[in-house]
Amino acid sequence: MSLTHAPAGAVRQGSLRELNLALVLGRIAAADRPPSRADLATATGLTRATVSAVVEDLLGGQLVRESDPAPRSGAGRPARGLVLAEQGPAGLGLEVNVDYLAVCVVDLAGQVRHRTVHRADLRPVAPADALAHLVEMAGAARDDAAVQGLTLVGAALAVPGLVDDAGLVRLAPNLGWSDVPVPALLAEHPPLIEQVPGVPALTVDNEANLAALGELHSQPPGPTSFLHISGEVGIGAGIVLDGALFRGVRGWSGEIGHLPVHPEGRPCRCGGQGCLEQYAGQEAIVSAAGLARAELPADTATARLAELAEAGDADALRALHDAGTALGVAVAGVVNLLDLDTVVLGGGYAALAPWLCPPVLAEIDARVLTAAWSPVTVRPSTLGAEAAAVGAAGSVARRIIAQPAGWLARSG
Amino acid sequence: MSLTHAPAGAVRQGSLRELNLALVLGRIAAADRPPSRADLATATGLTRATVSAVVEDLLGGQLVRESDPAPRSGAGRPARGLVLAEQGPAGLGLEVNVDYLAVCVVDLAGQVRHRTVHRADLRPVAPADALAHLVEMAGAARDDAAVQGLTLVGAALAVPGLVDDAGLVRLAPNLGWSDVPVPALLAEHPPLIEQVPGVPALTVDNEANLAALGELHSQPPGPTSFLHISGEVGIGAGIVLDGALFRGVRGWSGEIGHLPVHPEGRPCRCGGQGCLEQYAGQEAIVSAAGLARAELPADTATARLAELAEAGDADALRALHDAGTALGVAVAGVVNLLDLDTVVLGGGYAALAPWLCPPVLAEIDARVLTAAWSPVTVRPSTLGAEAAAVGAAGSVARRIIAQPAGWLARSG
DNA sequence: CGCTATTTGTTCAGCGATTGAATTATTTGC
DNA sequence: GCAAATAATTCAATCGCTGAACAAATAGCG
Repeated sequence: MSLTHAPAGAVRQGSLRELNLALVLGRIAAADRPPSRADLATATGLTRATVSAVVEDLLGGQLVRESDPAPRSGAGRPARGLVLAEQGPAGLGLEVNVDYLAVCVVDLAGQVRHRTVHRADLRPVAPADALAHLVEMAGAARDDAAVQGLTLVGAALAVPGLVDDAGLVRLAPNLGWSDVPVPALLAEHPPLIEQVPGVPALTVDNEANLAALGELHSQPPGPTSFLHISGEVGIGAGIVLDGALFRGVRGWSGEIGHLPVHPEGRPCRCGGQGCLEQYAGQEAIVSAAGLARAELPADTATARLAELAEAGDADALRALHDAGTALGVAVAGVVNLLDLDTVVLGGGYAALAPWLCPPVLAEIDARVLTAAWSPVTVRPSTLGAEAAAVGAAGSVARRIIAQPAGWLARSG
Repeated sequence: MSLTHAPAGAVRQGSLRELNLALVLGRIAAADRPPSRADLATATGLTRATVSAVVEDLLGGQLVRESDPAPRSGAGRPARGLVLAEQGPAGLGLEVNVDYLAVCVVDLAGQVRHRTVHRADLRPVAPADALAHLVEMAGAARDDAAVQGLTLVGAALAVPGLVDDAGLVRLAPNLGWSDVPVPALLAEHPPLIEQVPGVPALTVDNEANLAALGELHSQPPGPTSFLHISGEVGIGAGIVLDGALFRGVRGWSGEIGHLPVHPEGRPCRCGGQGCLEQYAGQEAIVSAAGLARAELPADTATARLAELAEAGDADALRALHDAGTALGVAVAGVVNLLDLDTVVLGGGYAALAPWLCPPVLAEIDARVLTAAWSPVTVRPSTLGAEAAAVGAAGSVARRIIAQPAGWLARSG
């Protein structure tokens, strides 16, 4: 479940090449314009000879393609630019959520090359049936990917709940799942992906974590440390530190929804009192705004709320302000604790950001000790709906970039 | 200010040896009994030939010493054990606090080989004078270390305040410091340490961070991820994740004292309201217990409080229970957010742990969603007073272990 | 049009570090 | 006293990076 790429173990002769493959490929991926071999040599500190050898491996492995270079003025032999290949390995992203199933394919460059969403209320559906439907969608995605010259090398599944290291979904309260052995259930279906050393065939993770990863890898590149908050029925946070998702000791980090904001306040289903979720969760906002929550799909309620706020409805505005203040109290605590300078509002919050950001910022300014020296940015997510599925697929693609040796070592 | 040791840049031929030196030395440091070369080979995955070569380098560089091996039953040539050298490089730890100056020397094995404490009220003393006194103490420490065969290779200074990347103390409220350029002030004195590539001559850091590092490297080895809370006049936290201190984007993480626990409660000097510090800071506890806080030295007040609680004083017990509850609310939030399974109470809290732990645990159990699946441990720090100074010196010693190549590349 | 300066990319001998097998060293058990 | 077992070292082979020389391709200039 972790995406580490530091050489923890023995460093053998071949590790050297593995590390430099990753180094060069990472540079190509991070560059905003196609770099030449010479650019890469100066950027990485390797010699041009080494870079040439490494690039040859990458070209042979369909990870990189030559392109028109960045135009340059002056004399000299023209460079050949290098970009990530549009054909080659790709990641499969899966998402089970309360009111939809989503599948997508993301290539090395982070482009979404395929996307399918099936809207339905998943709460009454048995986990095995939901996953079976997802596999069916994934099969079509695999075929579409193959037509585009893409090979699926791994899958990641986003779930709105707590997942352990083995991929067991311990608890997904809003989905009604509990102790669902996802890997075992998916193993019943024929495999869709090509096994690649170093890339797990399937990882299962919290949707908030994967949405945060999607934000991290979105274009254009943003900060490498931030807090991503997914405001749905529950409130989850993905913590990205130095370009890596922080998962906690058991992978259950990010339960920001149960940060106490009014310790003697409303009781929460978690057993505590005054949790953030009770004041800034979707249900809390909707009911505070006086909206009947008969309408099931969460995005409908959110859209309605945004409409009302746009129209200047006093109840809606007050509800959003109160929720933003509660959110701000929690976020201020997190920022004090972790010293982050960027907070991204995702999920249902993205559409409500215009009304949530001001009170959140006000609380941060009032409560964060270091805000005086350097400001904290609060902004909506750039990814749209199904951000977790895109992030899931992207996490697989990023793993290839972080560890290209495994892909290169496969059959071809 | 960071202690990263992943090969971020180019991996050249020599990096290979550097990495394996660190790998082998790290294993020797982590082992609980002196490992043989053969043990190291199986543990690291390197061949015995390589391990022998690496160990020869380490022996030649005074980083490692041969010793009696762990006893083994059965036939075969007896192994020769390897332990960290008692003579060789060592770290210098410095601490300026409200009511004392401390200096210590820690060797590679984490042993405190020298320790001096000077008790005095530092608040009326000018920063330059305080540092001058510290340098004087450090000079004596250096001489004592030299007699013991130790060479100081770096220094770390612990300060109760916010420090930026350049070592500028932005704000140390309880000390009355503000924008103190520590490196510049120390540069006026003759250098005490031997420059070693890769080891900064001086780092300045928050005392809570360094105390947490001290806890991390204390013997016997504890968990590699935990929250260390230093309860002094202010409340600081050091966050250790996977054996590394998390410093935040600007190095100002850990301001747990300003987590809101009663958002509409008492105003705090930070400008916010209801911060933890107002309910669980040393002054808050002492005054809630009805103790006149005329007595200056913080440890005296803490000791008196512990005495009273021991004797069953109702006011003291109530004050401690209330403080523990407030602390528990904040800690529960942190645990929910970061999914940590260990919380260490340090600084002034260590002595009060018997009364603080129960209410803290109660709040955690009530508020942490995942506590049902795996319990959270709350315990006092194993380090005594001046933990930050010991942690500071230890952080230098650990850096040698993480990057032995620099030391080996020096003159000798 | 041809020459030079300039930059890119490749080729190749040299070298450092790891490997794996063979060898030496040292003890226990029979 | 000898065989078995384990530890550690030696040494040729190999892998991958380096540095320098070389080939390729273009702009500028007379």
